[in-house]
Amino acid sequence: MPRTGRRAGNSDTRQVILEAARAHFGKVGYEAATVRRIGVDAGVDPALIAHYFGSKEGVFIAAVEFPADPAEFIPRLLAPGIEGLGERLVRFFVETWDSPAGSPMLAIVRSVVSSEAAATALREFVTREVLGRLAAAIDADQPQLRATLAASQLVGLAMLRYVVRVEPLASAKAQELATWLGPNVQRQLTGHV
Amino acid sequence: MPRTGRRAGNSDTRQVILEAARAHFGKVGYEAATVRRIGVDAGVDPALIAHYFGSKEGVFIAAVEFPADPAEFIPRLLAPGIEGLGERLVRFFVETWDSPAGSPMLAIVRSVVSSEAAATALREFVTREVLGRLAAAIDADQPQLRATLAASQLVGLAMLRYVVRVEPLASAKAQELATWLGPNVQRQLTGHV
DNA sequence: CCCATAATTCATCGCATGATGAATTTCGGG
DNA sequence: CCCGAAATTCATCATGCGATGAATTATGGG
Repeated sequence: MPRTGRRAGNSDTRQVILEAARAHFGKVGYEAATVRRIGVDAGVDPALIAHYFGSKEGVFIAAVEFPADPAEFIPRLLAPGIEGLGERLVRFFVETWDSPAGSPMLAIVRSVVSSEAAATALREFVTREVLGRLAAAIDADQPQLRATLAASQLVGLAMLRYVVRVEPLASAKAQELATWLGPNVQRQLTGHV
Repeated sequence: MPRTGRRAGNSDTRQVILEAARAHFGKVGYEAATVRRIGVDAGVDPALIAHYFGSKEGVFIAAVEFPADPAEFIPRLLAPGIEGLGERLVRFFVETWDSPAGSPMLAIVRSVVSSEAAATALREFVTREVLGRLAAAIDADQPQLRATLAASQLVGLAMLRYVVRVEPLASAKAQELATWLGPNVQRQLTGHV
């Protein structure tokens, strides 16, 4: 049995690498992640990663594409009207993180925190694509500040639930969190000062 | 002028190293930080850091001691009574981050996100020393969950204001943030479901 | 004023990393 | 059924890392 050369049968190696990369970047962030470790996890020689994606940065970008399209989900969440928006936002946020899409999001968060460049990129994307759309729908004073404050509640939730994993938050059901936090987010978006 | 050997006069090198270390760990987190870079920032040979602190981990621990004592500040914030607690919490939190104590806290956050071990250590410390004390003072159902949810709002604020630096949050005044977020934190701690 | 000790730098080690290029094997269209 | 292209591994390079130990210089108590 040869140790080198192309393997028998067609393989989904590219996909396997991407999954291992997402998991690894999601565990330790961009800086601390190593191409070699991703290779081991994927059961593949590290050089193959360079072959497919060119570089560590290449595989990172391929692995952590933003897993949800704000141009789609923001209008969808706004559609039923302003009332109940807070609760819908929280539930959608938690359900997305709990889904397979949570893996690239963890990777993004971990990398943003350890890299100024990643932080700038994410800040510009989220400000424009998410917060801008949300603020435009707010019928109250200081919509930009309101949208950002609402976002801060969601970000904090993600940090404690998925990064630090503090109980009882980490084990709470999505609907339970939506019930507790929804009114707060709602108040931030539409309440009086 | 000699390039080697002890410098003339007594020096505060140890302190200079600690400040450079706090700043550097606060910029990039534990994993991505390098002893060499801290040495350059402190105007000192990297070997001197090993001499004083033994290892990279040693200088990290020395640099990022938790900069506020929960056994002191929690009772102090609770003292005036439950009403207004939310606002006092937010203002104290923001003022602490805005003070020199914010530097080690940034270092802690950045490192927690890139290291499972750091996350576990912080989780246990905060759960016991901060959330435990807070939950004990809450006169409502599910105090532990309430304390954690309130904390999530503060953590999210820190992330967006100090790590990602998204406007207009990053430039808002402490009192303004306390006014906006205080009632939410209060509701989390004492409100009805 | 001497000398043990502390402060500081330098040279260097071993290791892990990201990347590259050559070698080997299989696939699939003509 | 053959041969170019794709897939995969291996050997290797340069770099930057944390750490160590020896060398050098100043300090301060006796």
